[in-house]
Formats: sequence, C-alpha cells, structure tokens
Amino acid sequence: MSGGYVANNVVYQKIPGGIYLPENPTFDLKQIMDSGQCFRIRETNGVYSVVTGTHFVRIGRPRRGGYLFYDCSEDDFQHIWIPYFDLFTNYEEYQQKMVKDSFLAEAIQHYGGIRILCQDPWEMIVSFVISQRNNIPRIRNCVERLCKRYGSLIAWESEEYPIFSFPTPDQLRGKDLSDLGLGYRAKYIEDLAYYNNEAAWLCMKDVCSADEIKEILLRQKGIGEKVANCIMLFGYHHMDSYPRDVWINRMIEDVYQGSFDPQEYKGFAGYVQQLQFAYYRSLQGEVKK
DNA sequence: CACCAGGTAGGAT
DNA sequence: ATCCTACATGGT
Repeated sequence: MSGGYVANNVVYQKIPGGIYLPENPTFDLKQIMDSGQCFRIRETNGVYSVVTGTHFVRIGRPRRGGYLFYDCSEDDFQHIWIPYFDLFTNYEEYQQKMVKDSFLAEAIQHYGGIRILCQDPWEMIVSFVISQRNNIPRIRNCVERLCKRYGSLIAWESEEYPIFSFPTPDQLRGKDLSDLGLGYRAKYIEDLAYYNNEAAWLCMKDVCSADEIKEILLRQKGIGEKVANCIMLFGYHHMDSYPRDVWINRMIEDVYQGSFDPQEYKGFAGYVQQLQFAYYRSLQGEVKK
C-alpha cells in the first residue's frame, strides 16, 4: 500500500470503516498513554480508545503490520485526530536537534514515540488542577468519575462500556463535586466552572498572547506555576512551556548537576521536558515498560 | 501507622 | 521575595 490521500502533509489510506495511517517512529500510542499528559486514553486487547471533546475513536494495529487503523470518518480524521495527535508536526526535526545531549539521545531511544497532543484547554485545566499532590493512576480515576457523572454519553467502546465526554463548565456549574474523591481540589474546580465557558477558554488561543493566557491561569485558585505550564503546553500547545514538577527537579539535580536551561530548545522545550520526564521516571523504576 | 503522589494558598519571616 | 505548612484521598 503506497500513496493515498494527503491532509496537512499526512499521508493516509481510506478504507471502508476507517483510515489507515502508516506507522511512524515518532508516534507510539502506549508511550503517549503513559506519558502523563493525557488521562483518558485506554488500551484493551491492543486497541486504544481516545476521547476529545465529543469525539471518540478506536485505534488498532492491523495484522499485516506497518499501519494503524483509525475507526473514524475521513472528516473526523482530518479535522479532529490529525490536529489532536499533532501529526502535521515533524518530531524527527526536534529529535535531531536534541542528540547533542546524551541523556536526551537515550530518552529518544526509549521514548521517541511521544508527541505533544493538542488537547482541550478546559479539560487540561481541570485535569491538572486534580494532578497536584496526586499520582497518575488516581488522576485517571478522578477524571473518569467526573466524566461518568457529569459528561454526555457520546459512544460505546463496547456493549458494556459507555464513553462520556469530559464535562464542560456549563455541565459542572453549580454542582457539588465533594463526593468524587477529588479531595480539597473539588472546591477549586467548582469555582473554575463559573469563570468561563469551554469555548471562551478555547478561543483565548486566538485572541491572547501566551503570556496573557498564562497570567489569567495564574490568577485562578488552584493553578500555580507548574499546573499553568502544563495547561499551556498540553491545552494551548505552547511548545516553549517547560513544566517543572518533582521528577523534573530531581532529574535536573541528578543528570544536569542542578542546572538545565530549556531556552536551549526554543520552540520545543515542552517536548524535551516530556522525554526527560518519561525516561527519568523509567530509570527510577517508577513506570513499568 | 507512617509516608507519598506531575503543588498551591495563605501566612510568617 | 523567599520559606513554611496544611491540605483530601487512596495506595504501599
């Protein structure tokens, strides 16, 4: 199979029931699922299910190999999933600029399939407010409970497994979130639901500078420097954002003798951060391969 | 029963 | 400005 359709420089094949996309060393769904930037990708029997907004897709690896199969329309593939997975960006270019650093060169060997997803800003705001002083499996559970309780039913992954959208500010407004296991973060999210609707958070990207958006984020209770940087990177795709959490700080101590300047990687510092985060955690035995 | 998890707010130096 | 501590919940 060669040639095919092209959208945003992405070459794909259209077949009945979905889309075939050639496999690519800079796109590994398992690595992305485990990277801690998204909390809603699930894997069952080798099939990944992904939700963004009110869209849902299953992605599998066909027997013959070399391709990923997307269970979606061509329209959704072009307008939802190519942007979501940032497929129009060439991550090999970033990687080539990173190999002068031996730790990053190793990180590419093990986690070069990570990309920076383009996720919904509001979903990132809530998810990363939940993330503070919390661990990744529990963040997942909290997000899932929120969706199940207040999101909209949008699809069925299987006969017994319904898929819910992430609840919008409108859907959360006025709700009591104290029984979802969110702990002290529930109040922050209850208040955030009043600040803006989902579309307003989204279109801020077109109206405001990155500095202005970050400033607005930092004014919210429950959002500090680290969470704001995560929202900027994963929600607003501000690739120069370099979130510093406990792992990144430990890594900088261990690997870079206490000083690392993300400015050296202008334009993709957030990608560098994700590879450092994933690789360093794996070295510390925090994640199982 | 301590300690920890992709931190932050609010108060005291 | 920088340092300190409480903070909900669930898992080792």
